[in-house]
This record gives sequence, structure tokens and C-alpha cells, in this order.
Amino acid sequence: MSTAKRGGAVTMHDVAARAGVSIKTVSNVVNGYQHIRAETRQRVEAAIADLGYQVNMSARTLRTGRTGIIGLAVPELSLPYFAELADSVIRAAESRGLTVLIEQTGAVRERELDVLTGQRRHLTDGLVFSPLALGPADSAALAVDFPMVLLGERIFGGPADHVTMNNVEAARAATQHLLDLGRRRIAVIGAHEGETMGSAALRVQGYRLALDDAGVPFDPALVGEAGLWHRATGAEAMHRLLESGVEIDAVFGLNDALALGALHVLHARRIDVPASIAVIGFDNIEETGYSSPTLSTVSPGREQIATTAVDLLLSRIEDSEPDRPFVRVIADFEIVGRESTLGEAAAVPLTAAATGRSGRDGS
Amino acid sequence: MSTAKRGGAVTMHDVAARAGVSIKTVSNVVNGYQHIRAETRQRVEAAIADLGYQVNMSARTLRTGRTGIIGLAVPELSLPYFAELADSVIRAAESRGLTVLIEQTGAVRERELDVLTGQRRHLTDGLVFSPLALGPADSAALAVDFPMVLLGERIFGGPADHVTMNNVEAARAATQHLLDLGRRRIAVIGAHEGETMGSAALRVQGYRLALDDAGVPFDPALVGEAGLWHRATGAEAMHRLLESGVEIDAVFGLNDALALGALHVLHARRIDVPASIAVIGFDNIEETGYSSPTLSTVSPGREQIATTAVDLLLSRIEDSEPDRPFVRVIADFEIVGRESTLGEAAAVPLTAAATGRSGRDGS
DNA sequence: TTGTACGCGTTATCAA
DNA sequence: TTGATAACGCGTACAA
Repeated sequence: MSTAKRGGAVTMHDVAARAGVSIKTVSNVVNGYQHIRAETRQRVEAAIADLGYQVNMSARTLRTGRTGIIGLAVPELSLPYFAELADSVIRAAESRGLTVLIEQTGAVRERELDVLTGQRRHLTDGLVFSPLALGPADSAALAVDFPMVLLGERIFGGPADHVTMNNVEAARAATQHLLDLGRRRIAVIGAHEGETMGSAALRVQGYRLALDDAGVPFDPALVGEAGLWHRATGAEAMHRLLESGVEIDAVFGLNDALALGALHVLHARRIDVPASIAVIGFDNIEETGYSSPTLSTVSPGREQIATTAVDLLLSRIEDSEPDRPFVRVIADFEIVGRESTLGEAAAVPLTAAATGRSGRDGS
Repeated sequence: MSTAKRGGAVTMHDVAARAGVSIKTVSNVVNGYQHIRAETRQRVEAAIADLGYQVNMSARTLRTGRTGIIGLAVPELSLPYFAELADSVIRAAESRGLTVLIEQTGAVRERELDVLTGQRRHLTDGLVFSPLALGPADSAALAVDFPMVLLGERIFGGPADHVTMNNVEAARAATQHLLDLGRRRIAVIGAHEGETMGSAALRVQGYRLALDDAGVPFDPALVGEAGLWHRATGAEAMHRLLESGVEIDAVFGLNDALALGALHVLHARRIDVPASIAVIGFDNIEETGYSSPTLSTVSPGREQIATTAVDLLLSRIEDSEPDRPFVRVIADFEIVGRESTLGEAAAVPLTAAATGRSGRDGS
């Protein structure tokens, strides 16, 4: 009936005594062991209900070495994309009987490294990790001896399972969307100078490929740097671009926060979107459906990413496929056209043609 | 050096052997016990570093009964307010050496009750709980035997510590802000029919008090219901109000998501904000500083709420003040005036006069 | 100041 | 099908 925890928790011994069986039998019942006499099982279950017994997870963990908890390390929950991702991961984990422990790294390299070695790892059976600050040079640190799945493409050949999306193709499609609307002076916001492997570099690469295809020359003056992908940095980058006097008729924000920051600045300056400048983002966070104007974006299949990551992690935890090589799963994407590129036409939101691709290959 | 976890974790015994001391001495060093010879301590620390020893949390938990983890139960992380709150709680907990385990209830009553009795409670030392679906009738279920701090005002005299804000006064101030601008036909969005104790009821109450003070008659036709406080429900409520043909010159969204949904509808209908209709929200989520127009709102002192909640919980966990009665802490608030009420004047965001109050009283 | 030995509540091994 | 008993790794009396 009542749950006793503080002050004398009820243990298997108590249940065993009450049911007149041994502790082992109680354990068997609790763990769904099959070969138990129905009558015995019922007695034990009655005793469990009477006493309000609940398994002591610490003891079970100590004994089995498994906690039933997985870690999720993200930069910050106050970034909507990661909050929504966390939501999806928690749901996916829950449906598989797992609990999620979230860690915020602040996208700080040192803290990202901590996540790999810290005490908290002992509380978890595995880790879903979305690194932002680590680079190819940290590849060695990622060779951990516990189950881990990496999200995002920052570390390419890392010694772990990866779930990512086709950043190059998705960015290319987003840029193509702008080109299809007749835009030729397309700025990009959120580039990372000198980076070669991360999402920023890959998305810029897709942007350039689309330009090339269309025979539009690449103009470095149209590239806006932004280290952190926040609304504030997007606003600053947009501001700088406008101040520079360069001609612009479209903006590709490498994520939605950047694009929303840019939208904010354009609105403040009374620049019409999309008539004068069209804007597209990346991530399809919920907010993009409600901004003014609503924001066109790339939908990265968040649910798919979350469930795939949890499943891959679980297969490592359970070691169901012992020597499976590390895989890289590429999630689908989709261009979502809204008012910031289509104008009135998108007032009743419609989803543009799916240009997603997916695949799965060893790595 | 290297972290060994799988395949033969290194234990205190290994460290003790390596350092040539007993396991007890290792334990003393690990736990910062003072009376240890410097030389001994160094030998032990060297052994710990050499072997890459890390404490086994499960064993420690089993022994001490404390996990170092606190639970945080919120409706969903995809609601920006709760994502930002979780961010703050995680930071506050971290600075006090605690880890946070987040649970999503979906604002479903059954799941909120589960949070109080489920297995997960065994993984945590206490719970910070933001219930939405539970009502006064569930008061008994809240009389739990583990440390808990409730967030928000839904259950009034609940048998637990509370951290809340002065919903009535804050809503009154928000409404007053609109009245000060000369608005008289102020709609409110997010009301909950029949509710008497929750945030919705209290905020509506504050709204009515402000109207009374100003001698503005209350008009039920200006009240828009919205069960869930999402952007989508706010948009629907705004839509219904406009369709009803009632005269409106301002809108008070009981939270920011509702107000942003309303803003979206007003924009779609080409209704000028704030010239025709001024809008104010509640929560001061980051998005409000970037919407078009930027959204005036009530800032509830999120950081203060988070740190206070964690501190109260910690005092219960450590039982530092054994028979302290349950307290109700009321956090400060502040009206943040932005473009959606002030128009151009707020183009360079400025924070309006702080009208917050705070207090702490037994309950 | 340090060591010995026991117990926290489970699961697992082996016999019965 | 069930029971007795030994770990799991750590903290802590109590002893030295």
C-alpha cells in the first residue's frame, strides 16, 4: 500500500518473510522468472503489494553493473533545438525502459572532455553525446570504453557510432530553395572560420555546391561568422552584413536561432522579408512555425535521430551484436517552405517537396 | 591515468594494495578526511592517479542511502519556459554538487502521480516538482515521505515546501501596464474555466483586480480559454476572440507561448501591434526578445526560483533544520516592456520599472 | 593515525 | 521449483 522509503525501507527479506518463501524466490518473481509455481508467485505478489515493496535500484546496480540510465550531453537546454532533442531522446529512452540524465556542456571544450571521464559516467550505462567544441584533434579522447553514440558530424571518423544528417546535401537543398526563387546574392550566417569537419563547414560546403551548380559566383563578403549559434549572434552577424553595404537578397542561417536573430534585425530595419531578403534556417524548431514571418527551414528528422541514437546505444549496452563495427547513420531531412521565403503563398503552411535521403554505412 | 570501467574496474582495494595502506585509508583520502599524514595522503593520491580509480557510486549509494541526484519533474522540455527552467535548475544543482534527473509528465495527471511513487524516486534524494494537472484534490498524494519542493502555485496548501511567485500581483502589474497605455478592452488568453487555485486562476484574478482599480468593467467576452499553454492554443484562442467580433485593444497572454501564438495570428491578419492591439505575455522566455515585434512580458526571476528550490530541497535532504515547517517562498517579478506594448519606443529594449516584491512566510 | 570486519539489498551459483 | 550463501564496492564502528 504505502510507500516506505525513509525510515526502514521494506526489502526483499521482508517480502520473503511475509510470503513464507526465500529471498531468492522473491527476486525471481520481481524479475519475471518463468519457472515459478503460480500459487507461489501469487503469494509473493500479494506480499509485495501489502508491504509496498519496491526494488532498491542501488543494490541492483551494484550487483548487476547496470543502472538503466543513459546520459545525454548537449550544449544547453535553453537552445530550443537541444531542448526539443532532449524531449525526443527522453521519450525514446522511456519507451525502451531507460531513464535519461542530461548534462550541459555549454559547448565548452573542457566540459565536453569532462563528460567523457567524469564521475557521472558511473551513473550511466552509456552516453548520447552532441559535442560542439571538440574537434578532430580530440578524436583520441572519444575512444572511450563505454557505450557511446555521437550526434552531429563534428568529429568525423571518431571511434564510435554516429547519428547525423547529410549536412552537405541539406544545406545544398536549402540554398537551392533560395536559388529557385531567383535569389542570387545569398548570404550565409554562422560560418566557422578555419573549421573543416564540423556542421558549419559542411553546411557552408553545401551552400557553395548549390551556388556552383547554379553558376552563381561565391562571394566571401556574403559569409557571416558566428561562433555560437544563438539568436544574439545571428542578429549580430546580420547587422554586420547589412552595415558592410554588400548587396543581399537572401540569407541562409546555418541554424534556426541564427536565422531568427537575423529576422529580428531585418524587422527592426523595416526590411521586407521575403520581398527584399528571403530567409531560411535549419533545424525546424517549433518557434519557426510562429515567428513573423514564419521561417522556412530544414527539418532534420529529430525523432528519427533520437530513436536511432537510443537504439544504437542500447545495442552496445546489451552487447547484442558483440563485434559490430562502428556505424554512421544518416537521418532524413526535408525542406519546409514558409513565409520567410515563399511569402503570402505560405500563409497556410505547406510542406515543400521532400528532398531527404537516408542511408547507413559502415565507417 | 586511463579510466577502466568495463572489464575489471579498479576498486579501493586495488588502490590500497598499490599504496600499501588499508582500504579504510583510501576511503578517508577520497572523502577528504582531515587527520591523515601528508605522506600517506600523497601515496594514496598517487595510486589513485596511476590506476585511474574512480569511486563506485552504486556502492556508495547503497551504503549511504544517498545518490547525489535530484529529480526535476516538468511538463515538457519542448516548452521553452521549462527548458530554460531546467537549465537554471541544473546549474544551481551543479554548483551544489548535485546531479539532476529530468522527468517529463506531459502535464498528464496520471503521470504526475507516477512521479511521486515511481521507481525513479529510488534514484534520487529529492524532487523539484512542477505539477500542472494535479489539483487541490490530489493534496494527499503530495504528502510524500521524501524531500520535495513544489514549483508554481497549483496546489496551494500542499504539505511541502513551495517556491512560487506572486501570480496575482504580477498579473495585476501586467494588466496595469496595458491600462497605463490607455487600453480599456483588454482580452486575456489562457484562462481555465472553473479552476480556483492554479496559476491561471490567480493570474486572471490579478487581471480583474487591475481592471477594478481602474474602474474598467470586466467583460467575460474578453476571456479566452486555453487548457494547455502552448503557442498553438494561444493562436486558437486569439483567433476565436477575433472571430467573435468583440472589441479588443490589448491582449494579456497568461504565458509567453500563448502571447506568441496570439502575436502570430495578429500578424497573419495584418493587425498592427501595438497600434491596434497591444500584447503582453508572462515568463520572459528568451524568444520574447527576438519576436517581431518583441514581446513585453513579466519576468518571474527564473534563476532565483531555481536556486531557491534547490537550496530548500538540499536543506530537507541534509535535514539541516530537522523540524522546520513547510515554507512558501515568493520570488520577485519584473515587468519587461518591449515593442508589443511600447512600440518604437522600445526598439532599443529597455527594462521598465521593477515592480517586483518578494517575501517568505510560513504556510 | 590506520586497520579489521561487518552490512547495505540485490543477483547469481549451486544444491537440494 | 526453491533455498542457502557468496559476492558486488564502499562506509563505518570499533579496535589497535
